[in-house]
Amino acid sequence: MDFDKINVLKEPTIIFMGTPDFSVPVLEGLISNYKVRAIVTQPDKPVGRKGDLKPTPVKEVAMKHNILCLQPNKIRDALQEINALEPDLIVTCAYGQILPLELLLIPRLGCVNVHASLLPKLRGGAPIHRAIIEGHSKTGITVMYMAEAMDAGDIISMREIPILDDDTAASLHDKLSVVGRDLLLETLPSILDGTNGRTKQDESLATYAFVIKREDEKLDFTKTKRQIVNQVRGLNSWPGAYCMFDDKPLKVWKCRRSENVVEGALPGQITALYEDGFGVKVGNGEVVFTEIQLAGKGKTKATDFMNGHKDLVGKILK
RNA sequence: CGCGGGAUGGAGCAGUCCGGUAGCUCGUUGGGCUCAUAACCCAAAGGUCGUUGGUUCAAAUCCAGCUCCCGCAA
Repeated sequence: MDFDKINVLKEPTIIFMGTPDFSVPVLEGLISNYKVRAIVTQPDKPVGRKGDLKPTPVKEVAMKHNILCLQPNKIRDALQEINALEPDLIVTCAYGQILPLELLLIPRLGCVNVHASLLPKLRGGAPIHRAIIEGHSKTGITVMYMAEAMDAGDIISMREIPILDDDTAASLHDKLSVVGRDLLLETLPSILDGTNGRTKQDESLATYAFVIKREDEKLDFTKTKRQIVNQVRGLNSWPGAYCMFDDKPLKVWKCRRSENVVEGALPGQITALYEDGFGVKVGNGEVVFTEIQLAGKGKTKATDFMNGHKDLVGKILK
């Protein structure tokens, strides 16, 4: 009874740290249930060809709710300010910088992170993309305490969701950010009253999901049908898998596996035209590109592309 | 002023270098063929060639400015 009283009288001081769209549902869930004292996000960065400064999605939420918003270039620059706010708890979700130990030690109840994988699998910055690219059949959300090493802290709670055949990085992203919100809100009461569980990660099972680099986006047509399809959907809708068509980058937004047996074609060679797109020879057969984008142009259905480009069959994509 | 591509009937493209009133594949509409068809045949509709100005007898095409879209890079 006494504890209930204390909880009512003393609202916890919570600071949220996050940056991209993925963090937004988590943050909004937090705001609608707790008082968020301050938000920390990455500085506004030049976006697009014009280099306009654009606030991060998390900052836009902060402004909408009139919540104090800090944007240090380096998180160490904000340590004093954060310390002065005397937070009881820091919640992070895709903030984008490694938090130093000095920061982790500030809040009384510690720092908890919402991470989009089933830890210790897929630690790092691109767990959603990598889960699909690597062909996993399930993934999920882990709420955990933060440690100095990346995504290596003790696990508080975890929720699993299946990866469906038609999931893309975008669809999985949207699902997981909602799961992240829900799991955080369900877990938070126990964290605040100290009754939560706490399980160490098994380091021997750890894998890493490093941030996507340009080379990860390039299609290698010697790979298998399944690998190609997973790479394409794992990079949709950002940043997209690509190959070269007449020395121009050609992004592949959607493709499917084909059951056709292709004899004699080179990897990357366009094999045939179909109702929904064109076939491309890959390591163990053929995939059909159904939605593509040529550099300088917009996304188009492969069938439209076929209407405007003659003599596709026999061309080689690299 | 980071580099580059693009804007042509509803869609995707050609034509632009070498100015002379617009073409291809598809879609749409009507008709035909067929047991039948998203297949085939015939026909039709539909475009101020992004915008403004300039050069010219004549501009989609040459020149200058502007708007919008996109690929890289950050």
